[in-house]
Amino acid sequence: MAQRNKDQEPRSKAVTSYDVARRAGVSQATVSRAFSRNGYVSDAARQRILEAAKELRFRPNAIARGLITRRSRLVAVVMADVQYSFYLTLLHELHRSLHAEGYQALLKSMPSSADIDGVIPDVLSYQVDGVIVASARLSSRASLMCRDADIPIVLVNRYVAEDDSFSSVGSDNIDAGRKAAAFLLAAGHKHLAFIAGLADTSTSADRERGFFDEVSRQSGRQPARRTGDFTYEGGSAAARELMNLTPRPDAIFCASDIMAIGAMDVIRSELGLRVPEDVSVIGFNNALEASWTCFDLTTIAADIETMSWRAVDMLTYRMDSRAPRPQHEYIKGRLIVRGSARRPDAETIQRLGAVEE
Amino acid sequence: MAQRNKDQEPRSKAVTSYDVARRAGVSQATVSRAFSRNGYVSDAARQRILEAAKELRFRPNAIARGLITRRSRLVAVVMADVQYSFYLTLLHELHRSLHAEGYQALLKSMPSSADIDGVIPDVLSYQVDGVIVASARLSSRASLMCRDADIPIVLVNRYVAEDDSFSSVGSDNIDAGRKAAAFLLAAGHKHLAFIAGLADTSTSADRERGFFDEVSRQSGRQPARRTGDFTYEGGSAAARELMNLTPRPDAIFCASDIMAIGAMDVIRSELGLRVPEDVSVIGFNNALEASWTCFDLTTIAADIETMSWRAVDMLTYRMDSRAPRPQHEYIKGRLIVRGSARRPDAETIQRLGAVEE
DNA sequence: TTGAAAGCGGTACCAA
DNA sequence: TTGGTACCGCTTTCAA
Repeated sequence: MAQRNKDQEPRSKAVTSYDVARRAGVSQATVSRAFSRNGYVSDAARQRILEAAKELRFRPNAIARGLITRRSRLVAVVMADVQYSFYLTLLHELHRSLHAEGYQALLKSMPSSADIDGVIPDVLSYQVDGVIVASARLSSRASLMCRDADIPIVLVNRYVAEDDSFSSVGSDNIDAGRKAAAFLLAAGHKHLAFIAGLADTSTSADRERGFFDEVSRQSGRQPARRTGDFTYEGGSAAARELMNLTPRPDAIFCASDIMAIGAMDVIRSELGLRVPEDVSVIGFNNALEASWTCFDLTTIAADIETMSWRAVDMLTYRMDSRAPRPQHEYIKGRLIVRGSARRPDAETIQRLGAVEE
Repeated sequence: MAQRNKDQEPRSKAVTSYDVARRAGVSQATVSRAFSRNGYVSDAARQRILEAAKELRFRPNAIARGLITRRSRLVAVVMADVQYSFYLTLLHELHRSLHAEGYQALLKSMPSSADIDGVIPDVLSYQVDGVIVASARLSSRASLMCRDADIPIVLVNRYVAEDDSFSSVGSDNIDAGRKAAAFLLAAGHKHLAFIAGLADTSTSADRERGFFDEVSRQSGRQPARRTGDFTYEGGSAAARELMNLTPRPDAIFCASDIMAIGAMDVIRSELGLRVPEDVSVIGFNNALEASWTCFDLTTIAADIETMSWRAVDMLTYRMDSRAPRPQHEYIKGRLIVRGSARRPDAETIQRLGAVEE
């Protein structure tokens, strides 16, 4: 016999619908009908087929099905390889929602958001039915490739301001910024500051906008501002700079919990100040770490579960009907009151729909 | 025309190898040869084919290829839906290693480790070439199903003591436990304690074994011990109990960073003790959070990158040759010296191969 | 080196 | 309600 390329050695033959058909005494087509929901099958036949299938441990081959239906029921989930727990939660929730709709998640991570072009070829050759982009900017090249292939895209926790052609779902960041401002102002703070994430992300920009709008509306002033790149180190560095200003800020709203934690660590350990007595700190996301005693971080909880199912819902909708108009949804977050920010009166807390923990 | 079931509306026709063949003036078979590495194609033909493919934006359909080759080049990555950043890093690294070998990662997460049976059907019907199980125990039912289907499994960061039939790769937990013990004893601690993870995980059991062995070898005593379930809350509760003992432990080794952090938070905030002056704390994993100023946690770094590529390597090896004998690899971790544990003399630090940060 | 043709394991149309 | 049959897009003999 010809020697085999070990790289190509085929797997042992699997049970197919033909085997089931033979055993159940029906045609292969009938077996197919019994497993795909469409087409009529008599109860008697279905019974025998199911039984035979169970005996043979038959499972329809999703790959073969995908080939003929042109629907792989695979959805790519694209994510830059950030390490923060928030994104793991997002990943799990997206998986849950996809699974509930009968889709599989093909994970694509990449060194940085800039490398999204590199993952698209894989995504295309595996004939995914849709793409969910989380924590990455979409390059125009990448989006063009998907459009060519007629693959819908939904952005989660992110949207592209310049290009309106993708659906997106994220937190209501403007509302969140306003809430943070209202909370801090009601607690009597005078010198507010903001630590932004990456400059060109809508998530950060909108949190900033809501925050600044509300502050200037209520107090007529502008908060101080630094950029923290959504990282712990960035948050630390930004806080270091902000706390050197005169007047020194007495409250900081951070565009993410991780930056807030970085800021707190600098404020307390490096500058020897107290939180919230000297400075109040508010974060965003309600990441796992925010509830740890060491931080006890007041924050605005992103509703990851809702975001995930809305994203999947929008995606399946577009996959099914190819609705041409992109939608945008903004899920309101809830202010979680913990100990890192001075508390305003109970009435304000209630008005903001905040919950104490 | 018959009305269409909107659920089944097919995607617009994609570019196939036939289109490329026509344009390049060759047969479809030749196009196939040009894209799969096997078979001869003249340079001239290859040139024209590649050109035509580029013009038409042709990408081979991996689904169709998988159908005929019986190799989907899909690998399922199975994970319980824990939220700790460590597992996100692991996920990214596994993806990286898989991608480097030309495999796609099919993400399967589940509510808890116990639900692994539920994900196997998906995994089977998508004809994955292999399964990597991270952060989950493998049920015997699940493993049987995979064996029936002849799908190799590799466990990462976990192994099954009772059943030797799976390959696994993890940290060298015994070595890690010994290092932690040696470090703490050399620093002059007398009353050591251990916070275990889940009772039936090898990861925790081995860390415990190494730790206990070394402690009793050097001091003739047994450390105190509590279980923390690998969670922040579990670590907190365990520390609360341990610190009530007489004599009160003056050093705690925790089977994970997250439990160590939970323990530290209780020790400092609740009991008003100082770390490391009153109690030294050592964790395991070198999770992202361990380096934060607030914790500055001395820990043993799991080498996630090496674990990932070894896991993928073992998996591809078994997929290619179906080597029957399962292998087990234990990757040594490195002790990262930070501020949460009293430091022994420089010589000990060097002898343990520890690095200061 | 190339092309024709037979599948891979299903789905879906059509006629019975 | 069922069976026959033509694909889905690719890989892989086999002959030329």
